[in-house]
Amino acid sequence: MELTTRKKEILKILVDSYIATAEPLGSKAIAERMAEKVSSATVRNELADLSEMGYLEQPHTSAGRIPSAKGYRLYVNELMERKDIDGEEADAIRATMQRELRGTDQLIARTGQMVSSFMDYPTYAVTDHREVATVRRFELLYVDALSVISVVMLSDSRVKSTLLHMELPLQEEALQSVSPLLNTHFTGLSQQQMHAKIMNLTDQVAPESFLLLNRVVDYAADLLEETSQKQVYVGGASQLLKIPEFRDLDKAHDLMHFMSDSSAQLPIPAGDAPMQILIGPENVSEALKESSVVVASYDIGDGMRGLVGVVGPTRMDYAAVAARLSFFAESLTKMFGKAQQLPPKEEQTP
Amino acid sequence: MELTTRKKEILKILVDSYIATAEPLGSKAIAERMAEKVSSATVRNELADLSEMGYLEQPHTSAGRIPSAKGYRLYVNELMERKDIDGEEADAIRATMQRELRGTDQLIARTGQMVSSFMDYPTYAVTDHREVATVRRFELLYVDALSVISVVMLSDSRVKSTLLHMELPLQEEALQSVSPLLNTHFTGLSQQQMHAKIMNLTDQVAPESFLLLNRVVDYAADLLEETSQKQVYVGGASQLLKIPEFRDLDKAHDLMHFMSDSSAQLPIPAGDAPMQILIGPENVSEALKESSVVVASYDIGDGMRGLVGVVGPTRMDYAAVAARLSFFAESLTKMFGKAQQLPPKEEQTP
DNA sequence: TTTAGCACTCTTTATCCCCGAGTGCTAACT
DNA sequence: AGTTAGCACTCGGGGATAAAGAGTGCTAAA
Repeated sequence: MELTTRKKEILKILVDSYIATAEPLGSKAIAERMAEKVSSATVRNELADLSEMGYLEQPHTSAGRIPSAKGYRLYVNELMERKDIDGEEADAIRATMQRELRGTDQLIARTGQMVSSFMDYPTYAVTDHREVATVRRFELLYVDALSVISVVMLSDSRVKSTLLHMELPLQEEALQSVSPLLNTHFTGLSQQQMHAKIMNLTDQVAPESFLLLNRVVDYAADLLEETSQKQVYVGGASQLLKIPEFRDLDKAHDLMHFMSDSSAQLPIPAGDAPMQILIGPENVSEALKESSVVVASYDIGDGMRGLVGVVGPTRMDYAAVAARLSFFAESLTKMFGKAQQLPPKEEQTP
Repeated sequence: MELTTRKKEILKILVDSYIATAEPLGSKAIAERMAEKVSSATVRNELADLSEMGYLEQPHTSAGRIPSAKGYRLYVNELMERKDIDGEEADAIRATMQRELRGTDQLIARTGQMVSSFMDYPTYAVTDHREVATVRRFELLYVDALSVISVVMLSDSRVKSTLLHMELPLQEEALQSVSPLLNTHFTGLSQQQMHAKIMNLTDQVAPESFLLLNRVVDYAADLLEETSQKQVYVGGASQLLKIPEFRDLDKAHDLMHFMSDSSAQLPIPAGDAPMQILIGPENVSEALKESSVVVASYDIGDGMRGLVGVVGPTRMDYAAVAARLSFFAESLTKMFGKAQQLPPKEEQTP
């Protein structure tokens, strides 16, 4: 059977309405909203066709139709009017970004929180490491005989540091000997390699230096471990409860639980796509089969990208969510680019 | 009217049962569970007295009684059997702690997550800074002409660092001049003081050095700002939906929203109390008036304490929650103590 | 002071029934 | 061949009514 323009028009009207109201729409109401004047009977025939083709579903015999996942997919791909975020909101978002994203730490959490505050749906933010980080450089700073500051610069340009406490007192000079050792033997290695290597050095170093060495390497290894796990932020979960689809407590609970406890399985855009929309059963995770996800990626620099996603009912307002999300992603890329690039080149993504 | 032993016994039976089942208990059922054999009519008389004294409430005329906030308070203070966490669970918790709490970063989030996984209720974790942090020491490390690592040690012994990008190229020697400047003029200051001071130095330093100086001070000021805000972790919110009291979507939504968005107002124990229980209307925040909170504090060292709290219905199992929470708090104090204390003194809180 | 008895209250649950929205089909119309 | 009008049918929602059950409060007797 063929998908005529009129069928598409009907589908669009139906999806638009269902997105707005969460109520099935009857043939009569559809007929009234159509450009060309037709009777409800005609619409009924078309609806029957659309159902047969799998674009629509019926909750029960005597209710109106609602879109199926396949219907939403068509809507998203072809029918939906691509919205742009309105100027006022864009300004508000930019302002918040300037204000919130200044610091250095917990960028993911703060990004997520901010995105969440601009969305009517639950939101998540994660990092996606394309390559495994290694240590690029070690530095040690003397504090007192029992404490040393260890500074570690990672291959992705992040710098981490901590205060280490020693059990045995150390000469300040010991640092001078341990530091080169670290930089020659322990840069560019994976966790496992680091742990393996330190075994070999046991007898080649003075005991109190070895202790320090060990401490620093442990710290660095922990860092790599920590870094390789993706950070996740989930926010706005309470919004779920305002959505009619999740009036069912069990559904709401399952989804919330999934988002906070299995957050590692939240979708990330395939390949390098800047944005992806996953509708209902297109999701891999069982818990998301009745929900949709819109997720966008932005560039953090240094081979890392960040992801922000929105979870909602299949009925969610894809156009609006996608518009906001891509605005966020673009702004974030711009912002991180600006902050981290050395030459002050403005507007790299105009 | 007097609060006889029998009245207390009845109250205890009632609260115990109500905590377990969330169902009001009738006079007949209570009579059956009492040590001394009495008739339901007697119990009814006692119940009437307890109601009059304000320890009980009646949802409606012909339902059983349920405890009032005052009733729970009496129960918590006098009647409740102080439980101890059982050995098996203690082992499980200790094991998880060893495993989860090794890293260095995001300790609060990880602590919260861990506590949450052992509780059947929503959980929060926050830091409580008793004093405002200042910078104790600055260090600069040369990377290349346009990048410098800035290391900042704070008065609470935390060490933070970042990579700074310069707009103007720098000699490695410039670091030698800026570093002492930082350490003499900018240690021990508040944010505002730092910003004020840098104004005064504008003309006293070479321009490219001033740029660096400015960058480092900005970074440090941001750090202080960041540090002074309390970090908050909220977890296990989805558990709320499994609790009969929160079957009401609006109630659940309000509480969840409060926990994640107004988390700064979550209770912390008054003074130095190691643990506090707040029952229903005893809570300051409006959103918590129908819930109870159990919160415990632990010592992180360096003038900071951490807090972990549990939010539940007024009907929550205070004995079990309190037992677990104080076990957590004690273990955490021990753990942070052990990790940070210089001499290997074991068991400082036996 | 305790207990048995009893009327009364109020919620919960089930059942029935009606209403309306919406469909699917047929037959007529263009 | 596509469109329309007409009509019987289906199904869920909402309201009313009724019966059941749990628990109380009060009275009067032990």
